[in-house]
Amino acid sequence: MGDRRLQLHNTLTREKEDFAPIDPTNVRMYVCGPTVYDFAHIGNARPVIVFDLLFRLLRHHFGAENVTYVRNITDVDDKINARAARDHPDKPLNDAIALVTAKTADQFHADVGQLGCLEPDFEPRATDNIPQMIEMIGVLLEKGHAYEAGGEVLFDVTSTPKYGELSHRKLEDQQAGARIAVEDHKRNPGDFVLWKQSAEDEPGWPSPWGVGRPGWHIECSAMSERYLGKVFDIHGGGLDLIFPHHENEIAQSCCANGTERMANIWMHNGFLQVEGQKMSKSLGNFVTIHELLAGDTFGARSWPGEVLRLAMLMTHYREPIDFSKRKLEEAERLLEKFARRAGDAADDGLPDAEVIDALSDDLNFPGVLARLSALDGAALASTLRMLGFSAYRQAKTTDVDEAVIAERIATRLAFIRDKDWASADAIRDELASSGIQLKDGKDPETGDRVTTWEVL
RNA sequence: GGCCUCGUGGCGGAAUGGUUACGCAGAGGACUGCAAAUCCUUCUAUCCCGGUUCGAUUCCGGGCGAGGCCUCCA
Repeated sequence: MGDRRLQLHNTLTREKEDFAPIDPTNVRMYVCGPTVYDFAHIGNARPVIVFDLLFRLLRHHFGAENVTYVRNITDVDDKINARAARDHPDKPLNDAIALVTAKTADQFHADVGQLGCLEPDFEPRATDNIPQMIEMIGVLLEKGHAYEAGGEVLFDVTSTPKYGELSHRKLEDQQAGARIAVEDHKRNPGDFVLWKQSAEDEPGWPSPWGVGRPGWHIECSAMSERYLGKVFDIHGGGLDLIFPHHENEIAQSCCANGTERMANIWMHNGFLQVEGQKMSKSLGNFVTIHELLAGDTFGARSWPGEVLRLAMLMTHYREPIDFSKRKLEEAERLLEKFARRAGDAADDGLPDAEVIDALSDDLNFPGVLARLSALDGAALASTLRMLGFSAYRQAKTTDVDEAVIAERIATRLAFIRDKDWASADAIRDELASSGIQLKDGKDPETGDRVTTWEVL
């Protein structure tokens, strides 16, 4: 009870493993963050929320000051370049790119803040880590894991037997698939770009291999090493990143550093569907976090961030999730119930031990939900806060004039004393139409009617 | 074609070699002037076919079905 050891599912071994940090005074986690070329969609929100929950759990187990969480921002990417050229054709490319990435990153921060996510300790950007990438590429060339060809520096996937370890994929199998573009300058079809030269109209940085830009995979290898070291505890991201992105990160980092592992535990969240269908621009069901929070395109209304957070967590993180209006409504009802049960109880900083136990079992949030139903008062308030749901009640009770409501309630009680039911109900309806729900109770001592209210 | 997940009630989803959680929805009741909220009670499920076993939803094999990756998509 309360001392359950932390177990996490490791994609490397496909098993749930006991989690033992390399250094309990510095537990280190890296999660692949967004590529900032457009509004983040709800699929992007899932890993952010899932790993925020894990971050909170790690802080609980090891102490907030003993956990380091890094989530990068990818701001070097051809999609960004394309978007910059499209949106700001009159500006120099570098300025246009800066505008696109600044705007998108700001939006991302605003979005995930509303989802109840803590800020990572570090949020490195690719553009601030180019020298580290160049250095790592240099080492890979030196050690014979990379080669120059066709204006690019490429990683040789046959240079390490580790390649395929994470995705459980054999090089031969992939060639059988024959869906990888075969390019003449590659030694092997699976070789991937570490550095590519830039044309005049593309962003670039000087390097020993000409003015160019880094490949995507090397960005995470370089940034994770800079902030977390050559070997760290947990590396997370979406299921789709297992191959090739994470496989390639492992190849780069382990080959450059001469290490057996890059991270001890690799965790991946499942994908998300919208109303039973794959989310895609062509189906027209592509939903951004911003639209859900502030727009009315999904379910004809906007949704509080914590409703989105709970809806996302109701399904275990490794399972596919069907994001639907119905799920959001259920999450909202649950949050309202929790808010009522927690009442005005203060957070005593002591989350429920059984909830911690459930979370410690590979983030078993469904188990958490079952337990939450049995809690109330301070225990519930503290637990909700630990889970990232503290702001729900406050958010709902702003923008109402309590004095006016108190006056209306008093007037209604007077009508009730006179058994003027029609006038009393008129006041109740009037308040209801402005979003205030009255609830009649009874004073246990005197038996008098006591009316309370809440914001719908 | 290769690799990887997964099939539990109306829905979301646990757990287990032997009475199958919990929540939502539904039904009934208490409370109420009527509501709302709350509380109590309650119905419904382990994809199919074999095998192992005293006993399988759980273990094994096969089938069917769903999803993902193999393209710089979370």
